[in-house]
Amino acid sequence: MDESKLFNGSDRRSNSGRITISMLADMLGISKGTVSKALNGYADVSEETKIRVTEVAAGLGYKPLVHAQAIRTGRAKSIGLVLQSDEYDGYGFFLRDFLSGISRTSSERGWTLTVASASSHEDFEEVATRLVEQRKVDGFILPRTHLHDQRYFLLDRLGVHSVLFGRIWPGSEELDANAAWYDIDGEFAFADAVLRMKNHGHERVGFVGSPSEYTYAHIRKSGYFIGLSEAGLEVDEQLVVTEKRTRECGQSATEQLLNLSVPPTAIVYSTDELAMGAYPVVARLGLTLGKDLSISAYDGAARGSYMMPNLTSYRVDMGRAGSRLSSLLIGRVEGTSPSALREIETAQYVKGGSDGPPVLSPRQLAEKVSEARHQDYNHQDRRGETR
Amino acid sequence: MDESKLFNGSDRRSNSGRITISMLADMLGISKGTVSKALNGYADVSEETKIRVTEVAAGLGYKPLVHAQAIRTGRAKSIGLVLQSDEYDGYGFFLRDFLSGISRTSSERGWTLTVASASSHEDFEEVATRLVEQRKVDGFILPRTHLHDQRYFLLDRLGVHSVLFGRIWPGSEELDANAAWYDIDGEFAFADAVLRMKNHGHERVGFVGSPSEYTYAHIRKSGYFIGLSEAGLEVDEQLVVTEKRTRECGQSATEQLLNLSVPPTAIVYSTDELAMGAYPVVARLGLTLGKDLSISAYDGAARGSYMMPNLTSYRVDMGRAGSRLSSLLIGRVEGTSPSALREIETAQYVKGGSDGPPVLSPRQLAEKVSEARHQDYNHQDRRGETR
DNA sequence: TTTGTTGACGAAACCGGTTTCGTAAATTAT
DNA sequence: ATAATTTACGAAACCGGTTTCGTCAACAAA
Repeated sequence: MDESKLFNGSDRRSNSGRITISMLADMLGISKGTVSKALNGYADVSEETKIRVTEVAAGLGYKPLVHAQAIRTGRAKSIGLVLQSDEYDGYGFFLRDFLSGISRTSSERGWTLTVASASSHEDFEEVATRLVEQRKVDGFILPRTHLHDQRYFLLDRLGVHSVLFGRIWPGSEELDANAAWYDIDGEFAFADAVLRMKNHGHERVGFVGSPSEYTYAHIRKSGYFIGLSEAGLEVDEQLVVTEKRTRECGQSATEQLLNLSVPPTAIVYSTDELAMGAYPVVARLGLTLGKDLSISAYDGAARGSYMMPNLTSYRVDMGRAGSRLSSLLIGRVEGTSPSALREIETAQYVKGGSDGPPVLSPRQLAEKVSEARHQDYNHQDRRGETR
Repeated sequence: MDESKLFNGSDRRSNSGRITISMLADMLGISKGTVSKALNGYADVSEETKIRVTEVAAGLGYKPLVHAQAIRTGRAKSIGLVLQSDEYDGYGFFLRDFLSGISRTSSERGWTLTVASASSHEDFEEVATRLVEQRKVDGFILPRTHLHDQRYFLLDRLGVHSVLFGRIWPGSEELDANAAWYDIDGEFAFADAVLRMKNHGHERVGFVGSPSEYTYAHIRKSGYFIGLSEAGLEVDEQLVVTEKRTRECGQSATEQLLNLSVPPTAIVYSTDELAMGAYPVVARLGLTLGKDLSISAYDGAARGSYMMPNLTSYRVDMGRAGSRLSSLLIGRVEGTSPSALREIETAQYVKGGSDGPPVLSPRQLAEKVSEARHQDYNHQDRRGETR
């Protein structure tokens, strides 16, 4: 009514310019309780007032103070992420993308990303407990799902939600029923990888896998077997090496496979990191990737982009993953049923030069390898690079 | 007095077990105002009560709710870190260490780390403003100081503190007087690097530098010149290439230097990333690192550990850096004068195999290079590896 | 003894919101 | 027309803390 009220609404002391709900109420000439209700969509506010309040609030750029709300609602509107420094750093260069993805979408919804760090599982428990008890966080994103992920249960006991990066492995009814997760379809990707090798003409395709504590290791391995069967190739346990983690592991696994009496002419690696171990081995043996030996991997090419030749891989968009995970978690906190909070996306195939039709049969490859092994030095011809 | 009070102190509704200051006050039989004052060290509380309150609080595990305090004090006890996704990712694998360092020390002091992300400088402004206006953050850690860092001034206008990772470059009086920072002594490291090359016997030492927008680029370059003068080597502008950022840049810079009529027999790179560009160049030219050409760099060896030979570098402890930066920022927020909040530490020299006494004179090197260039292919001998 | 001072605490306001509850007016049912 | 519901809002309590202010007792000074 009284227009003048709009411009001297409050006689409070300087609040560093911020406009509070009381000021807003004064200006609108209604009580702050009603303003709050209007803004939060309560039923006992008329449509008309709701609109008026919303408009004026927007016009003045009013934003409620989250921690002031939190004290009553118990919601800090914050996503927790605990980096575990005892685990092998599987993210590497992608961590920034992942974090960006999380903070982007969460900030769009008015949420924040709180990052903590733990040095062991016990430490995780301590850190998470502290964050929850201090109400600093409403839920956690749990990167890299384990086979029986203790973190989920711990957080559940603490009464806080979580969402897993990496689907759960069927078996635990509780997780089956209650866990929310996001995953990239590793199974499909690995089946696809094997099929592509088969289409190149490879008959023996090896697999180097990750430690079985992670669900993704099982999923990728399972995809490998599916691929074999779809390709009509027979399973040979000799061709499967698992429990590998680092580049160095990838190196020894590659050597192991190439030393077989009938080696694979193609190898599919569970991670780019593992596949990077193949490069020095191949170089030392005087083999050419994409010809004598074909390899492909999984994670995203960026990290291997400087390798010669480029590694064929299935790119995972970590930004997207972070973004979706936050969405799911926020949904979970806001009450959506967990069964509706499960997403799978496919990884993007990125062709590099590390695979192609085989130029040698397995036996010929074996011969070439043992020949190189019996020399004290390698003689290596490089063709003119196609700069 | 009344012991029984200690065990039924409150008739409040279940607060999910958390003990509040009112409960504490009830149990102690004093007012909650006094409890608060006791805990916060006010003068008008007797020493005796202070002790009693502190003990009981500790015994019951009482921790104030930070956001409940924040609403009155305006302190969220949170450190802000904005990841800029438009900038080249100079952290890579070290980001996790950096974040861990920050979150570790800040959590020891009851603080939290809030991570956000921006895609441009304008976006940084928006993101930071939002965080400040919503009082989600009391200050920022600003990674990689620019020459005239706009971020500092922006945050200053917003009335929020910041601490720079990377010392400021003398010139702006305001920054000189008011900025707090942490830095690693790149000047010393680069002078040292040049001296080591000289001690190997090198007479021509090149330098490949980072984009001059960053202060560290100037500092490292300056260290290079100091090293030259301490080593008694003359400055040759031809040996200095700057404004380089990525591995590919390092590659072209290396080629440029090796193509000089009198090339350097040693090159010092501003970053490991740049130095990695030397490997393919050297391989293509049939040169051996540590013999035909010596190189060293700066950042930390982990990232280059799989290179052959290992890269000699100056390791920066990013965990330590994050830790110190949080300490400085918290100090700043709590009122310490900025001039007392400046720290420099030295980087740790890590010897790899990429440098050593020269086997060729500059002229001989030039000859070898041009020879290799005029062949359409390279013939490369590898000695038996010392596995 | 009277009058300041000081020390130590409680009451109550406050921070910026949310939520319960009561109630007058408007609407609907009887 | 009256009674019973709704509708729409205000008052006030509340969340968990901090901080101001008033006051009473003990002590020192006059």
